[in-house]
Amino acid sequence: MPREVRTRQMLDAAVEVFARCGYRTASMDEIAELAGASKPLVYLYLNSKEELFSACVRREAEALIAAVRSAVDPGAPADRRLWNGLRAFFAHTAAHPDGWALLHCQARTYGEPFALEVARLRQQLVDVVTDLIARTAREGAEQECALPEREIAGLAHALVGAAESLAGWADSRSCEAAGRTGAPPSEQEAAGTLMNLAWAGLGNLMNGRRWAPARS
Amino acid sequence: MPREVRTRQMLDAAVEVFARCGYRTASMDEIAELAGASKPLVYLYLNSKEELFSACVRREAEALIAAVRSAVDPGAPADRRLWNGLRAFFAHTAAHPDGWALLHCQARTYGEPFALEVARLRQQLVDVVTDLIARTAREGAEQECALPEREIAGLAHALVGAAESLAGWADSRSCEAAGRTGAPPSEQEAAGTLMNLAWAGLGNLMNGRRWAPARS
Amino acid sequence: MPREVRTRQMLDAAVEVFARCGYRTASMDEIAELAGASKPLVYLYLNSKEELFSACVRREAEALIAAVRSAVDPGAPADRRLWNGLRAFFAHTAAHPDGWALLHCQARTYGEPFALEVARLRQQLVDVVTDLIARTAREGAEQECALPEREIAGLAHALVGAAESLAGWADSRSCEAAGRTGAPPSEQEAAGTLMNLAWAGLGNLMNGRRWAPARS
Amino acid sequence: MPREVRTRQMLDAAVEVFARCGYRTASMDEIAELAGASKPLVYLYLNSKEELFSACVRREAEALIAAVRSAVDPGAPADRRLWNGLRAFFAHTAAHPDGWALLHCQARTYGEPFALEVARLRQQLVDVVTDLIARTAREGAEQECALPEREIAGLAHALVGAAESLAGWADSRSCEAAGRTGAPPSEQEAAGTLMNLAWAGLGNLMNGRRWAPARS
DNA sequence: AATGAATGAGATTTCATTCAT
DNA sequence: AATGAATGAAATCTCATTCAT
Repeated sequence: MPREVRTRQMLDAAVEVFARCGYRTASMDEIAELAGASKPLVYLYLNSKEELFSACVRREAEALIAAVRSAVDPGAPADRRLWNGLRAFFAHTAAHPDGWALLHCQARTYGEPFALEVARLRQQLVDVVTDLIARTAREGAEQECALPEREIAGLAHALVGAAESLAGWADSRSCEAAGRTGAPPSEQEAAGTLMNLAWAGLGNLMNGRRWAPARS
Repeated sequence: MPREVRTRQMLDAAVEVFARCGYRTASMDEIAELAGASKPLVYLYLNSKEELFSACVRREAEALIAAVRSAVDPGAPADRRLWNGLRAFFAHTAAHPDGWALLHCQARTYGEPFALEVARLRQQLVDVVTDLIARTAREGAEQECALPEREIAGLAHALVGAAESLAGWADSRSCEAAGRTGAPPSEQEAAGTLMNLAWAGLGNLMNGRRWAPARS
Repeated sequence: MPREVRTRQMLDAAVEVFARCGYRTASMDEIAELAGASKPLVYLYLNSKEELFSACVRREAEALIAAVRSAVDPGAPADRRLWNGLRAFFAHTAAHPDGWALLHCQARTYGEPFALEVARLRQQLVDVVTDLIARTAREGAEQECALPEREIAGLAHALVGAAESLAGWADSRSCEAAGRTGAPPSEQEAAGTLMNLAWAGLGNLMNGRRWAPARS
Repeated sequence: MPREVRTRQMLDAAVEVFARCGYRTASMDEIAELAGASKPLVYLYLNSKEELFSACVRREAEALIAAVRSAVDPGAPADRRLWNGLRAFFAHTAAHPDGWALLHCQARTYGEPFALEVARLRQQLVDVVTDLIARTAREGAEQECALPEREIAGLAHALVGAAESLAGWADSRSCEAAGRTGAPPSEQEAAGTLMNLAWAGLGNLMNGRRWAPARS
C-alpha cells in the first residue's frame, strides 16, 4: 500500500480518536489499530504523537478555512458573501464533526506544545471573518460612517465565537451531554440566526444606532 | 489546620494547575505540592483526581453563574439587566482567569467521565442567558411579535459563544499565542460590543426586520 | 525500609547488572528486580538510567581511589609508597570485580553522555599515580637528574594501563573468555611484576640509561 | 556495484558508527545510510548486527596484528624488533582511530555474545608481544637466567595494557573528555616511553635486580 | 491531622529484522 | 543486485493511588 494512502488513513484515524478522547487520553495503540497499521509504521510516517496531532489540526483547520473561503464568491454582494460564508462554516463543521471537535474542544489547552499553532489557526479564521465584515460594512454603509478597526475585530471575534457555539449546539454529542431535548438546529437555522444577528448589529452600528447605558 | 481551609487551598492549587496544564497533564504531585500538603491528604479529602477536577469545575462554574445572577437586578428594565449580566460575566472571567480557562478550555473534552457534568454546567449558563433574552424580548416588544422559543435558544447559544470568545480575546495568554498585537479589549468594550450586537439583533427580530437571502 | 538503605541496595544491584551487561543492554527491570524493589522506586530515588549509571561509576571510582590513597602512608619511603599503592589497587579491583568491570570495560564508550565524567575519573587515578612517581623520582634520584614532567605523565599513563591490564588478567571472567589456562595471578604477583617494571624503568631513566634506537 | 566493494563500504561505515556510538547504541539504519545502501542489502551481505560487529572487530584486529607482525623483521636484533613492533602499534592505532576505538573501548563488554571472540583477538595481540619479549629475553640474557613463562606473560599483559593506555592518551578524543591540556604525545614519544620501560624492566629482571619489599 | 515509602499499569518510542517485488 | 513497506518485542519512564505509621 502506497505511503500516501496509509498516511491519510492514519490521519483519519487520529482525528477520530483525538476528537473522542483528547490529546493525552488518546493512545497511539488505539490510533494505530483503527488505522489498520502497526504502531511503528505510524511513527515512521508521522514521527511522534505531537507531530501527529499537529498534522491533524493543520489538516482540519485548512480544510475548514478552505471551505469557507471557497464558498465566498468575490463578485457577490456583501451580505450574500457573509451569508454564504456562514452556511459553508456550518455545513463543514456539521459534515466533519470530529475535525470540528478537534479544533474547537481539544486543541485549546494552553500548556500543550501545539497550543501556539492552534491559536494561530483560529486567528486565521477570525481574519477571514474580519475581512468579510469589513467589506460588508464598507459596501453596505448607507452613509459615511466607518467603523473603527478595533470594533470590527471585536465583532469578528464575537461572530466566530457565536458560530462555534452554534456549531457545538448542533452537535448531537453535546446535546446528549447537556441533557437538552428537541432536534438540534439545522445548518440553515444556525446560519440564519447568526446572519440576522450580524446584519442587524452591523446595520445599527453603521447608522449610529448604538445602545448605551442610561445615565444612572 | 482545619479541614475546610485545607480543602480550599487544595482546590485553589488544583484550579491553577489544571488551568495551566489540562486535566491529563496535570499531576497530583504538582497539585499537592502547590497546595502545601502531602498527596495522601489530598486523596483523603478529595478522593481522586476525577473528583478533584469535578469539584474545581463545579466551584468555578457556580461562582461564575452566581456572579452573573447577582448582577442582574430583577427590578431593572430589560436592557439594563442584560447589560449588567454581560458586564458581570466579563468582569468575573477577567478576575478569575484560571477558573475561566478551566471552564472554557480544559473542560470540553468529550470522553472524560466528567464531560457530562461540565456540559450541564455550561447549559446552566445558557439557561441564564436564555431567561435574560426571553424577558428582554417580552418586555421590549414594540408590538405583539413573540419570538419562537427555538430562536431565543439559538440567540442565547450565540451570545454565550460570543461572550466566551470575547473573554478569550481579552485573555493575554491567547493573545500571545495567536501573535496578536494591540491591547486586549477592556471589559467595558467587550460588554459594549456584545450588547450592541444583542440589542440590535433582538430589536430587528422583534420588529420583523429579518435578513433573508435574495431569491436566486 | 529507610531510603538510604534502599538506595545502597539499588546501587549494588545496578553495579552488578551494568558490569554484566553493559549500559545499554542492562535493563531497569532487571536492576529493580535484583534490588528487590519496584521500578518506579528506582526512578524515584535515582531519576534515570543515566543518573543511576553515573552514580554507580562515581561510587566505584571514588572507592577505588580512596583505597589507593589510604594505602599510601605519606611518611613511608618512596618505593614503599608505590608498592603499597599498587597492592591496594590490585586488592581493591580483585575484591570488587564488578565495580572494576564497570570502570574499565563499560564506562569507556565515547558518545554516551557520561563518557566525559568517566574520563575525568580515570584522569584522577592517573593523577594519583603521577604524584607517586614524581615523588619516587625526586626522592630516589641518585643524582641530580630531574625527569621532565611530560615523561612522568607518560609513565603514569603506562603504569595505569599496565595495572588495568593486569587486573583484567586476574579477572577470571576474561580468562575464560580468552581461553587462557593456568591460575590467574595473585595480587602479590601482579603488583610485583608492575613494581619491578616501574622501579627498573624509573631507575634507568633517572640515571640516564636510556634505550635509543641504533643509528641505521 | 560488485559485492566485494559494497561489503567493504558497509564495514567501513559500520566501524565508524560502532566506534562513535558503541554496539548497542549504533543503529542499523545509520550504518546502512552511511554505507549508501539499503538496510535489506546490509542484511543480505552481513546477516545480522552481531555478525556485522564481529566482522568489524575481526577486520580491525587482524589489520592491527598484521601491522605489528609485518613491522618485526625476524632477522633483526631483539631490541630492534621490540622497538619496531611498538612503533608499528602506535602508528597503526593513530592511523585508524575508529578501528582502535572499536577494539579498545567498544569491544570489551562481557555479556554480549561476541565477547568471547573479542577476548580471543586481544589474546592474540598479547601472544605476539609475549613472543617478542620471550625472544628478547632469550637473546638478551647476559647470563643464564631464564625468566619463568608466567613472569613473561605478566610482562606481556602489562606491556599491552601500557601500550593501550598510551594509545588512548594520544587519542585527542579522550584528551578533550578528560580535560587534559597540552599536545598529546607523538608515536615516537609513546613508543620511546614504553621501550624504556620494557627494556629496563627486562634488563633488571634478567639480571636478577629485582625490587623486593623490605622486611617489615 | 498527616505522611514517607511503595507500586501496578500503561504511556511513548526505538530497533533489528523480514517480505514482496 | 536492490528496496519500500511493514512489524514484534522490548526499552525507558510516568502517574494515580494506597499502606503503615
